Amino acid sequence: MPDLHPNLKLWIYSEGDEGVFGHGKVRLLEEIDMRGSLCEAAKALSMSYRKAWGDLKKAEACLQVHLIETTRGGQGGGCTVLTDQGRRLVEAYKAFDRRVQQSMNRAFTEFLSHIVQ
Amino acid sequence: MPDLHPNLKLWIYSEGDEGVFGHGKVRLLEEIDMRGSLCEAAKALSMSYRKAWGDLKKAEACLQVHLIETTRGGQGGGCTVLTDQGRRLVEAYKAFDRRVQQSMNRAFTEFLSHIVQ
DNA sequence: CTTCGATATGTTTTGCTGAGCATATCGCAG
DNA sequence: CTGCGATATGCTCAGCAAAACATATCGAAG
Repeated sequence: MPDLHPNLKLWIYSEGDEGVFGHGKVRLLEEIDMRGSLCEAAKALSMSYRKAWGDLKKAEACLQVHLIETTRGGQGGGCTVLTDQGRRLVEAYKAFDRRVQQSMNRAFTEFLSHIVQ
Repeated sequence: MPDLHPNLKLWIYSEGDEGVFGHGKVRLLEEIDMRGSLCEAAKALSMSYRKAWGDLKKAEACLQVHLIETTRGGQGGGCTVLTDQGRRLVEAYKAFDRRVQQSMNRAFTEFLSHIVQ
């Protein structure tokens, strides 16, 4: 038996599955917070600006929360920053994810002990 | 803020991500155990026989374990049954999944308490 | 030795998601 | 008032995974 690894994908949704909030959105929001630019954030995650922007739109519509605040034109062409709400959501999600991740690891060693012949 | 729900997808893999073992395979194996037929199991889960068979093949290759034992021809055309190893894996996985699911629910109420205003 | 129902597998079609392309808009700096 | 860089958004294209289709094979039973 080869060495096995557990894995999980976590997300949060509301009604009809549209505009899910999960690891991808959190990574994106973190990058935005770090760089102050959606364009730069998308580049950093090597995803298209088009998709990054669309994802955020859907997430905001789904959660009915303003995650980001954008400015067009001006010095540097514009910028995007996180709202307080957005920042709080990111932190809360990361803690949530960390907890579930840990419990998965514990449960997995349990799992392994049950399947060895 | 609309009412939110957490969700997770759990799986187990080995080397290079190929032939993952997760909820889908477990459901399939359960149906096989219940019905003694891959054909019937696939039908019950309304998936194509082609895919069901391919999934099991990949899972077995990945885990390097015989999950099923098949017979061709004979009365009824043939049959498929679980091996003991397969049955043990199903049980262990279900317990694993149940634990992680529960911990996710707990962590989620924690999450919600952090994001209210 | 033919029939039947299930296993076994290759091939083709399709449907969805993200990538890529094309523009439009905005507003400060020069 | 023009140029620049970022936001905003529609439209087409490509790639991949599942569905659908098409056969081949097997062996007990009749």
